[in-house]
Amino acid sequence: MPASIQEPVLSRSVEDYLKAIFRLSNQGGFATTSDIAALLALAPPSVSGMVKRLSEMGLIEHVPYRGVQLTAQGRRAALRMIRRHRVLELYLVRNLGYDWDTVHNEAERLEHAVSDELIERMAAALGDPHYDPHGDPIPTATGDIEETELISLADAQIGDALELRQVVTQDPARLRYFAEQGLVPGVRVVITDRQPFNGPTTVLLNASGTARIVGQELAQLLSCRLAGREA
Amino acid sequence: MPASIQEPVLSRSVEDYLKAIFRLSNQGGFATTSDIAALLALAPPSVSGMVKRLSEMGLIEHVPYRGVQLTAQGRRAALRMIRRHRVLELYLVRNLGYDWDTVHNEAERLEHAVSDELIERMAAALGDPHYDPHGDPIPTATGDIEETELISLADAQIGDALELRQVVTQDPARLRYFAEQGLVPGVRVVITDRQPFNGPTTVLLNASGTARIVGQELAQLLSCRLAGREA
DNA sequence: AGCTCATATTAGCTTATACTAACGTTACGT
DNA sequence: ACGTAACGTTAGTATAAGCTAATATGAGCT
Repeated sequence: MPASIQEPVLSRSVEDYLKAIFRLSNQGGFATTSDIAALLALAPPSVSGMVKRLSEMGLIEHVPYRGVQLTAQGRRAALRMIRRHRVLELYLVRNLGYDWDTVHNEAERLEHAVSDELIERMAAALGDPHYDPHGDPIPTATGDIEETELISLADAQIGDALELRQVVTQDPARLRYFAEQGLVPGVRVVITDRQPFNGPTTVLLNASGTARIVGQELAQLLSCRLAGREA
Repeated sequence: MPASIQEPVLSRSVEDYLKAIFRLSNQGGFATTSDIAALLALAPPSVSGMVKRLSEMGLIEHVPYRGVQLTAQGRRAALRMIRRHRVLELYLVRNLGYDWDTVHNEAERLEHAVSDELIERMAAALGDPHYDPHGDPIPTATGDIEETELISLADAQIGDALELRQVVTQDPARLRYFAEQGLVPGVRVVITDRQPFNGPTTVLLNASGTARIVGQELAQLLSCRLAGREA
């Protein structure tokens, strides 16, 4: 039996930093000190201090005055946290009656406390799911994550046929509104109209045939797979 | 609507101290510094320091060189943690396939991270249970806890009819052994024999009519309700 | 090219919680 | 009744992680 590599135990703070850096440097770029500080609601000097520690721990690469990137080890740790968060969210919604707009905070605290075993038990109880309630892909236990080409509803064109895949906000009010409008992951729509100057987009829900008018701000939060585009 | 009293948020350490003090001073006595230190695996000076802080926070009364007792507020906080722990244990065993011998550590970490809402959702999903998997009573959300007169199997007499109520250990090996022997909460037994000089106790399982021989050390871990005593 | 402003870092402080070593206190046994 | 062993507390230190104030760096505009 190969001794499974025992990653060191990380503090709650460290885990939060790694998640933030993952999000900010997702497209291969650098996460800057001030972006991390803004995302975690911390003062920039606090981030500089932690960056030094994370760097010494081998979890990130730091280019002074440029920013940071995750090492392979840091990326593994970040994806582990994201898996935990998303499995927890789905479990709480499916099995304990949470709403998709209130589940984020609970998962945010639990993700630091649960064991790997509990996460795998929850995942098994859910039938090894691939997406969380907001449509975000759940990394596998081995640290692989699906990367799909998605465009926001705001960037799609009139005539595009789309499958709504991810709702990119944690704001409860906005999430509740989307749910009321039937704009949830999995739904298929066609864009029938858009007003000029960043005006609202009109979509037709394929299932019900009803129309929805979505303002620019909200349309940017809806990530979609392009299923067909008019010639 | 009466503004529900907002208890201050307590740190993980503080929560652990309060639980320990509750356990050690349960019968109305004082919890001593060294007992707390032993239970939490800390050095005694660390406990002295925390005792000062807890005392300033109004969670305990400290009599120097004597020990400490919980205040009403401290007792509320301790019972809240115990409720969390026991609801979690039962939920993990019933709904996520944990065994009663492995569930303690998971609950120990989760109890600090879950919200009151999650605990109440779990409790509701379990049908508002009164006992955890080891038979320990679960405090109510309002902080009441059942107190039953129990005697250990080691203290009962030949001829006593008993209902096994609590298994007072967290040791996985002992718990597994008890489960194998069918010595779990709810089981009814009669003591048929006991060897002298703290020797083993022989009990008859009412349900199956089979006998079990229980050594002194293990018999002390089985808390029972006396259901009948021979004249 | 140089200046300026946004951004990053360093310096120095704070709090919580642990530790070891040194010092007090209590209580029991002779 | 007193001395000693066991127990408790104080003193001083360490680490993690935050903060503000001061300083350094780099990038874009003129």
